[in-house]
Amino acid sequence: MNIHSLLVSRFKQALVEMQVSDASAPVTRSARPEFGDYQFNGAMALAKTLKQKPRDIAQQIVDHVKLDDVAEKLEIAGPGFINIHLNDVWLANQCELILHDPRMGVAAQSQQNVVVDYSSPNLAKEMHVGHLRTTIIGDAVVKVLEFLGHHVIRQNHMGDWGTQFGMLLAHLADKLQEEVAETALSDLEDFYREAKVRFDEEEGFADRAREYVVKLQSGDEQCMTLWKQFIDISITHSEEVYEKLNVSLTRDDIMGESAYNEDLANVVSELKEKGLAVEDQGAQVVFLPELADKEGNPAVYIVQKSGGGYLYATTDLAAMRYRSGKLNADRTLILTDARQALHFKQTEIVGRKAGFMKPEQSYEHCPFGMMLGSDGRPFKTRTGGTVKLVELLDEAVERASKLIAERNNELDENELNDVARKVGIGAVKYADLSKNRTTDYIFNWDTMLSFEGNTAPYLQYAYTRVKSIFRKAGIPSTALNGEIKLEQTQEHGLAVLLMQFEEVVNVVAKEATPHVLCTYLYDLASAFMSFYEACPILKDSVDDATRASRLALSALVASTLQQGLTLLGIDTLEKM
RNA sequence: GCGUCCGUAGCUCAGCUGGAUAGAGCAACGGCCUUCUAAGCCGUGGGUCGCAGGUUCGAAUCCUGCCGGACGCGCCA
Repeated sequence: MNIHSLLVSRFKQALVEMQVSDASAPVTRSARPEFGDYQFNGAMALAKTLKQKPRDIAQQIVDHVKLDDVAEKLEIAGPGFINIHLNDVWLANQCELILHDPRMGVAAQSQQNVVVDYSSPNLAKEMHVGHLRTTIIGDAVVKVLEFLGHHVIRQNHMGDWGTQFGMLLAHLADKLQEEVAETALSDLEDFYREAKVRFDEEEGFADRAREYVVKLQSGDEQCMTLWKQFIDISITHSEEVYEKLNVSLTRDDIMGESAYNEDLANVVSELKEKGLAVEDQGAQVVFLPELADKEGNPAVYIVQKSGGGYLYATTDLAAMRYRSGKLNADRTLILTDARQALHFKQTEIVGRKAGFMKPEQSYEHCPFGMMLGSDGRPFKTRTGGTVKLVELLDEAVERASKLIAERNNELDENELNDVARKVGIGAVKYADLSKNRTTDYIFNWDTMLSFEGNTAPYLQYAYTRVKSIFRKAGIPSTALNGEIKLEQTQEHGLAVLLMQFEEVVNVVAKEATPHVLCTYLYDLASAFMSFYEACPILKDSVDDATRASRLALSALVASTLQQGLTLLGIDTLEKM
């Protein structure tokens, strides 16, 4: 049940009856409890067109709108707000309806093919903290879309091609004289650094590196074997991170830059045929008058270098065409940092002009800011390097483990390790997921690894509290058939929140903003904590009907938290 | 120079398709564990929403101009 949609449609109906059907029906959640659960704010705007006092209009709307089943009372307040107090019996019934529904009452949507391009690490290097956003947000968006019934195609657009590989393969060829590839490539950062030093300083090495680039692009067999070894080992490193992160990407989702290599010449020749690409200063470029500056100089989009080489623009156009045609994507979501915003805007313009995607297919770049240090400058470790993702995750688990040990819990060692992993990884993921700033964000070990307040452990803790109640009660939550009654304000608040899960999930799917779900789950967990303090459940003084009702509410909280956390890629636990 | 994004409490961030007294967490201070897990709950203090105009019954939210920051703008990705 989507309360918001229900209210909007009821108000629209009332407006039709009043013959102002062209008016919108602005319904929002109320900011304060005394203003009810929702409010209708349309009366003031109608005052001018109807030439009546807003409070009079509000009164007419209240007279016309049919909400007897849903609302306890409607109040006109202030200049003409209509405050809607939802009916506790109706709310309770709605909760009962979804008590045993694994989907929490969320309706499946008309299925779309959605391509989500995310993670996309550069295989020349190790994954670092900067890859967290695209990987984590992308995976959450993917899970939300799938939950809503869409057909999601993950695309890991890995950086597995380009001139840098010449240098790396030349270095690898030398290293293989003495050791196996796995050993040589055990630390990609070190390997890259070594190769770079040789490239800059060693006589003749740079030339060999360039030769390797040519050989790689011409498909030279030996060179391809080296490349495949490198790529394979690097992918294994990424998979190690994905596994620790509990990210759903697999080898089958990899569609690296190299996969489009053979199509690049076609892309350019088609652009030329269509009169879009023209030669300029030896390169093939597309001029974009729609992005011209004030003097009327069009923006320039290079699709082929003067030397004949291709660029990421060419690759992205090939990818666009593949996704539109072969994958039949209704939507394409691309999660990269905000610096690439112009590039993707241009790519869309060029691709649409070239007919590389159908007009009804969407192309959505979902940008996010870069990570900065506490000094506001690009993030680095004390020694000037980047923080490897694996190290961050290991530290998170270690810190969680220490915290749990301090609490002197009766968990055995296996349980402790499991809890430490879920809490530590959850905290790191949540710290990133809960922010949606398109601006840069500050990386901080302590906030990233915090276990207090608005964090994943708080949500996990709320979940374990419910689980603990059911353990003590000695009944499984699936055995509940009790009626729900809402008497305390905490119970009412909880019920309203529980009914809002659907609208929240829909926003996340539409906007690719998992932080909206984080905020919701935090509100839900907070409301549960207040309920937990105020409304005893298992105490002897509580009568059976109240106990059954509160158990049912608690069970709904648990399943909503679990479903929500699962969508975010965060594990729940029975005890912590 | 042009363009994009941004500026909200000491810190980190919500809120932005205009709505009532701008919210959280952390930090600070004060309460609450013989009673369902204190990773918690309840409370206090803390704000010219960068500045100035404009539109509006109503602006953190929309528009314009400044100030400040990040990023991008033809052969890296």
